[in-house]
Amino acid sequence: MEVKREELRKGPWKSEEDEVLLNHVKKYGPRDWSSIRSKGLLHRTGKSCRLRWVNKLRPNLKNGCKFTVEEERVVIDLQAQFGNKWAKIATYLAGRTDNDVKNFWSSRQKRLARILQNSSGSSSSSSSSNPKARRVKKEVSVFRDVPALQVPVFCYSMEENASAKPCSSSYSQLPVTEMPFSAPPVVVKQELPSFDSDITQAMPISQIPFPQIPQPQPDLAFSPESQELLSRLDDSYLFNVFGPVPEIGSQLSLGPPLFDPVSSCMNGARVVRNAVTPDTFFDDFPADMFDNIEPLPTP
DNA sequence: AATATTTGCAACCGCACCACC
DNA sequence: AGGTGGTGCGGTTGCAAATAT
Repeated sequence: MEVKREELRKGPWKSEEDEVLLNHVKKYGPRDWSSIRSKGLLHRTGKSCRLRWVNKLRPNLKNGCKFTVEEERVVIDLQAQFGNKWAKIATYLAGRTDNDVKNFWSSRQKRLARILQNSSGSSSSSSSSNPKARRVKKEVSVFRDVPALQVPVFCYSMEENASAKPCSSSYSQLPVTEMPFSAPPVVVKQELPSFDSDITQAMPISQIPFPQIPQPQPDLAFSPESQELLSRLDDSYLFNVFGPVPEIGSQLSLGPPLFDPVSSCMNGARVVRNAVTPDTFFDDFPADMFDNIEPLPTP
């Protein structure tokens, strides 16, 4: 029994279709996706229905909400740990899907690849001369080799009301899907002893101390250009993207408020890009500064 | 203001795994 | 044991919006 091709709908979902899908889930739960089509409710494949539910219709999704700095850091850290296990990484991020994480990471890869490409000799040919440049698969492997500095391991929560949620060490090993909260805090397994759970319980997320990036040491041998850039950079952003430089100095200081989860989550609206974010931060790096950073061993 | 380029998102595809018969 | 259908996952692509020139 083959369904005629023309009966299969593809492409963007209409609101009526969403409604049908939601009704199905209400009745039967998020399963039996194929029966939606076999019952003639929708002319979509079961896979398509499942995907739509998982990525858009599921409750508590952060749709249209840009990744916060905290989330970015979680992704960067977990990607270093797990590799491209987007579904696994997504379980640590409340309201994020594997697709979200994948898209986020992909964007970063491409941006960095472009930066590296631009600064590695071919200053004349930026991707602007090639509209399809981001489709080139070669770019994919580049970011993998970008050093993920050893992120200090500690426990944090990025839930909007983080101050009310204890972030005990017993939860720190669990992805959010396994936590006993209805709206579980996002927690990342980290291991820096100096950030114990008492700290996170006692103060809101914005006041959790972060390691200060130490002054560059002469023997790090950054290029003059890199050093100049580094000197301009706000330490907190360097940390937010890469984590602290390992082993150099142990001084801790109160960082600036990292993010405002409410105002940074502009539902449905594209975020103005000229704000200083880790995105723009990456754009400021010369490629050669990465040459001086020790990559992590692959997990 | 118009055009070109870049970006982010949504959705599709192919493959792998699992349960059931 | 092998076939089949359902589901999940990672990679890829198309497109509209945002941004740059």
